[in-house]
Amino acid sequence: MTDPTPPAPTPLAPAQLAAYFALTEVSSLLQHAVEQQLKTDGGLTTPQFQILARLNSAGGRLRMTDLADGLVYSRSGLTYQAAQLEKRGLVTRTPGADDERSVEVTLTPAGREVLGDVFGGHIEVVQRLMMTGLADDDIAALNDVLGRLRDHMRSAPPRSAAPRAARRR
Amino acid sequence: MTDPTPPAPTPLAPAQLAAYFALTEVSSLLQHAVEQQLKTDGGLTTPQFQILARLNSAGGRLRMTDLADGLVYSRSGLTYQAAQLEKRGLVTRTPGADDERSVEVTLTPAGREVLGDVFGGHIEVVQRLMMTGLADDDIAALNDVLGRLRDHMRSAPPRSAAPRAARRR
DNA sequence: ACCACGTGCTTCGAGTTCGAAGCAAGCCTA
DNA sequence: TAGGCTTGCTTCGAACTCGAAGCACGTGGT
Repeated sequence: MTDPTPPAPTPLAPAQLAAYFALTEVSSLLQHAVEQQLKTDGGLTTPQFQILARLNSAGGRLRMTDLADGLVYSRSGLTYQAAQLEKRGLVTRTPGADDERSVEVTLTPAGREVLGDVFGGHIEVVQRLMMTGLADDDIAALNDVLGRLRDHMRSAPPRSAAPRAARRR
Repeated sequence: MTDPTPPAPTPLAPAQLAAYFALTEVSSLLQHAVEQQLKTDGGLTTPQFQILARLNSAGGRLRMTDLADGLVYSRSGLTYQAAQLEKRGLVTRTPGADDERSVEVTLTPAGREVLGDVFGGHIEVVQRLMMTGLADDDIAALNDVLGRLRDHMRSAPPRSAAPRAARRR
């Protein structure tokens, strides 16, 4: 079972490593700060905020399945968080009208209000933590590079891209 | 005690928002890919890998406190993960030589080995997902902007600018 | 109409996370 | 040397996460 091709050298220049680490640290600091803000301003966790925000931009009502799309969450986690939000009265869960199996999650007025309370602080945190450290040029540079990088990553094959699975015959 | 200054409008220009979202998405894609790789190549979680990597680059031994610096992790979480790593024999924990309160975490040969197994794949993932999408200029730009941003964030006051509690002397 | 399969969501158990409280060793001041 | 404060780490309880298994409704083939 010795693999004939050694595990690929891939040097990664120091500058590349530094860029990678800087990216990692910056985003984790930012994420942490945002999490903090959500909690103190609205008693929300990140997933809860995401659920509310997604509901809001979808007009206030979505089925669980549709809610799950675009959220980076497991199904069971979504169920759990939806239950939490329902307990707090920020959403309601009702059986789907057309399909008895499905559950429709609806944003309540209270939910909208909390979301409103939180949004301002959210922006403020990003502003203070990120934007005050950057000039307009920097923002432009980030948009340019990260924008391209995002597109690149989205289209990248997921690791062992099974390049030979369908070649037989 | 009503605060006389309203919560500052701070609009966040579209370009700023775009930069924020791009940063968020890029790092979350990268993080996800790396997490996957760590798990399949070495059975490590991200925090565990961070601990091992940090130990390694510090010569193989660090006190818990020093280990905590630079890790975006709670103290108790660090204790927990250190215990996990010790169970697997990848590190040892011994009372500090000079200070009885402290605990020195030491990378074992087995730990180094696992780290070695994982590092190649780790670099490979970063290389493939991130670096192939960027020119040298881009790397330089990222280093410049993100480097400054990191420094800025590190020194930013934690929201309700509480002026340092512990002042020597 | 039947019945096997698919779909939508929830429940369950195990593992991980955090903050607060706890404990023990060092440090300061008198 | 005593007293109280600080520091370094762990323990504890509660909350959150995931994947697997479970339940109930829907759908399609016969």
